Amino acid sequence: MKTPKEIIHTLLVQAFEFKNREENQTWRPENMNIKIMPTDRRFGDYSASFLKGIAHGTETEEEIFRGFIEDGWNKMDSDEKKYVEPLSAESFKSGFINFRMSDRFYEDAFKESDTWSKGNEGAGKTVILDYFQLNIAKEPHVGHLRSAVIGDALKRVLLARGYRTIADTHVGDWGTQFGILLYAYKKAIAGKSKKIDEIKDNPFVALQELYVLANEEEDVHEKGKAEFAKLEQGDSENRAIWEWMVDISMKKLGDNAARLDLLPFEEHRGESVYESAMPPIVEEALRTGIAKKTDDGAVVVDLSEEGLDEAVLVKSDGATTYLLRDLATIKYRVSAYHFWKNLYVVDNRQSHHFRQVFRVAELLGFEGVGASEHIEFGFMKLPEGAMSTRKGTVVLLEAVLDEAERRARAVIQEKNPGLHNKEAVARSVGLGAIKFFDLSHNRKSDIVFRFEDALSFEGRTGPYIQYTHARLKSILRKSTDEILDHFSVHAALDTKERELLLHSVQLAEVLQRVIEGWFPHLLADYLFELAQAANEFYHSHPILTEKDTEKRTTLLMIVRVVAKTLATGLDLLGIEAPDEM
RNA sequence: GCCCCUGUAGCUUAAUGGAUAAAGUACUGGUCUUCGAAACCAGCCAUGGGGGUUCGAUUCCCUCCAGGGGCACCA
Repeated sequence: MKTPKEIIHTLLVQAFEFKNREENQTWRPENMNIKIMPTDRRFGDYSASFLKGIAHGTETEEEIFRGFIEDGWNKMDSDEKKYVEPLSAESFKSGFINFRMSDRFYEDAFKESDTWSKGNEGAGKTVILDYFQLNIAKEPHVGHLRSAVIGDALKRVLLARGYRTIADTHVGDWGTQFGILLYAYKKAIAGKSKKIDEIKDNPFVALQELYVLANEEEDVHEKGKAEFAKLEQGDSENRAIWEWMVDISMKKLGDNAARLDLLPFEEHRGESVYESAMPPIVEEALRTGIAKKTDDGAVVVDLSEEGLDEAVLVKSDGATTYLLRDLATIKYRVSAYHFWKNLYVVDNRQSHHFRQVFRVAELLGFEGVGASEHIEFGFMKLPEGAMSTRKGTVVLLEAVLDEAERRARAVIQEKNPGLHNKEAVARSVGLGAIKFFDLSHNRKSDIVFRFEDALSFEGRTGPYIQYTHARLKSILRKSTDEILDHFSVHAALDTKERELLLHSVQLAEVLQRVIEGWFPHLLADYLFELAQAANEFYHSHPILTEKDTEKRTTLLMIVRVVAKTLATGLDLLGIEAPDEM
């Protein structure tokens, strides 16, 4: 089923063409920037303002509008006219043509109860999504949440619209930072300050401790670089330690992804897998003169004239950089997937890095560079400032999830102690609160993480939407009426009812907008507003006690459609919608 | 110094170049013998300053101010 916007657009173009034919005019609809928008409900459902400002000669805008509707739209023959009607000529004076969707439209749109969010504009297009990138030997903290939930929500929305998606964690398992960790680990073992078993019992805490300790040494950077260079050259001791660290880290990543209920990743290609792909890129860059070798042996691309400074591909000690690994990654992805888009869901502190990567890739003539994009987001900070591993001011992701569940459990105990599957619901609601909190913010702004905001269950929150859904499901459960699968309108609709149907049907349009700008918060916003409208609706409309059978049937159908929309929308954000809570 | 992002109600946020800028929270009142009060209703409060483009600017451009981030042979 087409969206209202698509239907109105088609009809407008047809009306233009009809009027052109009838009156030998030469207006060209494709040049008129036809823009159709949902509008304030006092005007109608949708408005179009594309004719604004075209008054010329003796005709006023109002006359042109009137002529367009009366001589074009009204006289032409089109099957889709049954779905939408232009509203009274009053609106022409204000410069808009307003439209209202018909009951027939809703009946056809909701005919198949779960397909109206689905689309196929993504058919044949592959999108690579790079998110939830963790670093080796570090536990995920709340800062990692944003990348995970934004990436996961985008993946879900893309799938709903027919795209093929490849999710990759692109694990940070290579680089100097890792060398520092190796240095710290080996020093502790050699100096007997820690035993191997002691480290292995609680590896993340122990490694963190050693890492912080090592960073107090002045020349730790040099030592780390040396250890990393050894690793890169295949030193067997370093290799073995590295493999162990990668192993426990991947397991930790899997645990966290499972707890966050993320869709499965197609790939976990760590940066280390690009080892052999890097030398040819360096050779090519040097051969073509794009990169230069400095006196001390480093390989750099000078982008300073473009305000992007120097991009280092190889360091003077021969070790590769993150930037070079990202170049190799793009190359791999192009050849493996011929992607339509290659998206990096990474915080905005790395925008300079990605600008360098994309620019160098462009200079090297890589394919698919224009389709690579940094989906940047503001980073999460605590009320007292940025989180820092070194300062120990880090809130671990698992701790937040635990706390969320604990709070949800307490609320259930207070409000619905008889609930049968309390644990599962506490998990859904706690996770729903956190995810929604994150996803409801425009990804570009920074987020201040406060437990009382992030784990709130009241107002503009995930649990509010889940609660609304549960209430609607509860009404459906209690109804003794038989509700037909086929959505149909049996009784005249009032304003509130119409508004709910319109709101529900707009899910598809919202998903398209989410993809246009890579903005999942638009979906979060949309769901909250729909839940709000649904709450007002069932508070003001007695449904089960409605005497008129036809009316009651219609109300129940609306309830079912809205409940389904809420559940579908939440699912696309990666949030569960329990039937009871 | 150069580059990027962000400035909207006390606080946290929304708004696709469109009509009277939308919510939540906080605060003040009201609604549970009526489909579940994690709810609903009412009240209160806002586009950082100045220019420009446009029929129309929170949105685009310029400038100033404020905040954050980056400008590592870290990732």
